[in-house]
Amino acid sequence: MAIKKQRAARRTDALSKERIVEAAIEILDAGGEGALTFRALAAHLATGSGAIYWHVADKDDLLAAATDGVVARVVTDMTDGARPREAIRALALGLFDAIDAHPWVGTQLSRAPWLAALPQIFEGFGSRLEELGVPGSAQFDATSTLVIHVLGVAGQNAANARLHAHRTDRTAFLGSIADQWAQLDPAQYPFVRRVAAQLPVHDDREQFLAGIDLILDGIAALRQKPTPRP
Amino acid sequence: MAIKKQRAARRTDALSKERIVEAAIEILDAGGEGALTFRALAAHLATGSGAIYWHVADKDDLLAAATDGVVARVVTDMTDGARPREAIRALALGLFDAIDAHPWVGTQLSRAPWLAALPQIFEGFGSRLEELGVPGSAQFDATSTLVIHVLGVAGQNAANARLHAHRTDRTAFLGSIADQWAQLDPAQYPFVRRVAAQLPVHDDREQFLAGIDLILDGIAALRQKPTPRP
DNA sequence: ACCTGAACACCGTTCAAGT
DNA sequence: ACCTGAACACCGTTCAAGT
Repeated sequence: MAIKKQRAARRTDALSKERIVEAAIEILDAGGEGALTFRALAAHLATGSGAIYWHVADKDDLLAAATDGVVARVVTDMTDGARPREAIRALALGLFDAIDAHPWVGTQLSRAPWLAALPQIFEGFGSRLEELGVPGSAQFDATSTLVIHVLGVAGQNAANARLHAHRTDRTAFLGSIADQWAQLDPAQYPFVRRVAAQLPVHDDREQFLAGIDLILDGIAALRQKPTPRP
Repeated sequence: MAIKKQRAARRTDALSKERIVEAAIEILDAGGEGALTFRALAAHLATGSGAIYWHVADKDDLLAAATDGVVARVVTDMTDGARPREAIRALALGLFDAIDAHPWVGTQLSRAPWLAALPQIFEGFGSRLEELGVPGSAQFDATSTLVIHVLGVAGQNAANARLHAHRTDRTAFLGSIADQWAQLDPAQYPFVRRVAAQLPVHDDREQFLAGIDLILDGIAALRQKPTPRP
């Protein structure tokens, strides 16, 4: 008997960039960065891989749109009205938590600098520094230091998530690195050896926040001496 | 006439991980991250792509080794004996300059956290904080904040370098982003609009150092209040 | 032990052909 | 205008076969 090759039935709901990005986020959350391929995305959307290119320029465009979506949600959800220092800490923690929940966002933020998401983050930090009384000449550098801290931690966390994908539990994994650090040459690495024990037990989120506080303290010190060090 | 397929002559000098990494660095410096393929590397070394796998586990292993090589050179070259704050600034700048010269190192550092290079960087910053009189309980967080700043800027610079690969000159490129920022909604983005003008003219290296100074100032403030904020 | 290079399994992206 | 899916040009990685 003859087997007729059936063409796949055309979907009734039209494709759109919005639906494509939504599906991409689902795939990224479920399977990590490696799971997002145009073939997987096309299958998920019951279409051909070429159809996606009608709505999206390329993979970078797709990842940028997905990242912007997640970041926009965090920034928009920020409750206004808190005192500036608290608002800055809350925004930083909101971004940290979003990146923790979607590690692929961390990868994107740390490797795509001029993302549409960036002005939102910049504004969130910068406008609060203004309220804190940071002199105008120092605002750009101070804001960028806060942003860099968020993006830097984002990249490291995403990389850690990639390593953890293979089921190793976090404490055991950090423990094995701590062991390596503890075995380094005492003459060359006294500090690293001393700090190794803290590695498996430290809290990433608290350490991230400690960094934000350190930077904010440095910014506070700035108000006393308007002239930068030579 | 019959054309005999000549097998490529076997090289006289043996392959080694060292020679492979050296060649990889040459290719990365010359052509950027996209230029390093096992085929290109095999051609450069006049061998088969499979031969490389005898000495190197996979591409990640290769990139890690290349990155460690560059970082080790910076850390080793650091002149000792300067006052701790100056030593920290010098190490930070040394790393910045190395990443600036080899943007692919920035990509690696920002996406591969537990690189062999990391203990060297940690030790460089951490041991100096000890000399600065930072209390032991705060040393881990303070060191990691400095390291994150270096890695964060590394990632952003590498990403910028990827965008610049296509010949656009830096000021023009940043100018076009500044234009976009300047056109954002004044009600939602007052700070970003104000800061846009500084974007094309600012110096990345100085801004990086301003961030290091901010963190160091925050660390200095730490000595006065040993108990962390609740 | 080390090297060769074809083969495999996968990508992102393009494009003629369909509706 | 939008979609289909095969085809193209690449990858990293493996492996039988050579020396």
